[in-house]
Amino acid sequence: MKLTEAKAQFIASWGAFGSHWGINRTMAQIHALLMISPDPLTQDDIMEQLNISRGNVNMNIRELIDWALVDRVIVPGERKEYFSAEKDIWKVARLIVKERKKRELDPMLKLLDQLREVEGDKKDKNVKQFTDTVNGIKRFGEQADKMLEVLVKSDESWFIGSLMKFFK
Amino acid sequence: MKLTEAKAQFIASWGAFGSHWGINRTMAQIHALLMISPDPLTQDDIMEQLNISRGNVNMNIRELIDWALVDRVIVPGERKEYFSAEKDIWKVARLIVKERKKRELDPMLKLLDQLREVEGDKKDKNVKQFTDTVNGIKRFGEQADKMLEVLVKSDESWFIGSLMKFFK
DNA sequence: TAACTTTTTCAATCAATTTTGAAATTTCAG
DNA sequence: CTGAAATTTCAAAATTGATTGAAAAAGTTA
Repeated sequence: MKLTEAKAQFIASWGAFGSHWGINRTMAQIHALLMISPDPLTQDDIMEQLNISRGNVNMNIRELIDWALVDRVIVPGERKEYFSAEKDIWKVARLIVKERKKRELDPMLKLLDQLREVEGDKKDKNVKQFTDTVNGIKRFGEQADKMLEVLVKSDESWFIGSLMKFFK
Repeated sequence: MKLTEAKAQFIASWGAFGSHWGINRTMAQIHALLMISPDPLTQDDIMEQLNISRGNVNMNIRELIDWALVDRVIVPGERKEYFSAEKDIWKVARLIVKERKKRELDPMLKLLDQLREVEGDKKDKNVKQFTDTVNGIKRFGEQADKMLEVLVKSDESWFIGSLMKFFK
């Protein structure tokens, strides 16, 4: 397979993959393009290579910078801004987990806490099933939260090393 | 908080939460409703409680059954079909991981395998960055795959127990 | 400061996904 | 069988989310 074709495939799949994981298609494609580019790119490079508009590139680049997946790079003597992606996939995973935990898991756990205090007769099976379900999810969520926290804070070698042993 | 209000909030949030996790909003809401219902419900019950059309309920219920998150229940002496959700949240998590691993991770790993064999000069920095990136993601994906496999196969007590110890 | 380049914004448009609802099909009791 | 009840299908409509592009703002140089 030729590099050009391989690149196109990689970018397309990373985009599709990302869109299942809470990252929008274009944002993931830009990230993919930057991950396989040895040098930083400008907005115009990205527009051209992905065939998307300037506004689109700009918004999604900003979002990627928010997630800390992409950095602005200053190239001395150049007027334009350049961008480069975090290429260490473990770091990428940690950044994504960190961001999604903050945006989704934490608010959900907070809500579940409130919902546990529903008023009503404990003997009513509707109340019972509701609180049982909410409590179950809360406990599960707390476990997940703890694990993810460790993952986010870990460095690869330690994490992989320990886990490899753990899972035999 | 009243039960009615709490239910509405739970269903709405579970729907929003699910939509970030590859499960469509309505599908997640139906699942939420069934999780907090002590008894199985009919399509009409679901239509009424969530204010959605018959066709919508039907399609999403079928999808939930595909995922094994919901079962058809036969109520003796009743013509209508009843549905009930898996309520053990650990089992729910395992079913979701299993399905998404099959649908997303496995195909991605297969693609990455192909992309590793891109032809071209290893000295070309474009080729080098491409293969380095693809290889990195492949190795990471393989690790993730192994872990998830263990998770999918595990039973809760063992998994939680071991992990609790592991993460102190 | 003025002239020019680059970045950002956002209303309008476009695309993709979801939802509806009525018709077709299936199921089943009598 | 028959006919009413229940389920399924799917084209069209509605909704939601993504993208464009031109205008405004910000930044740079001389």
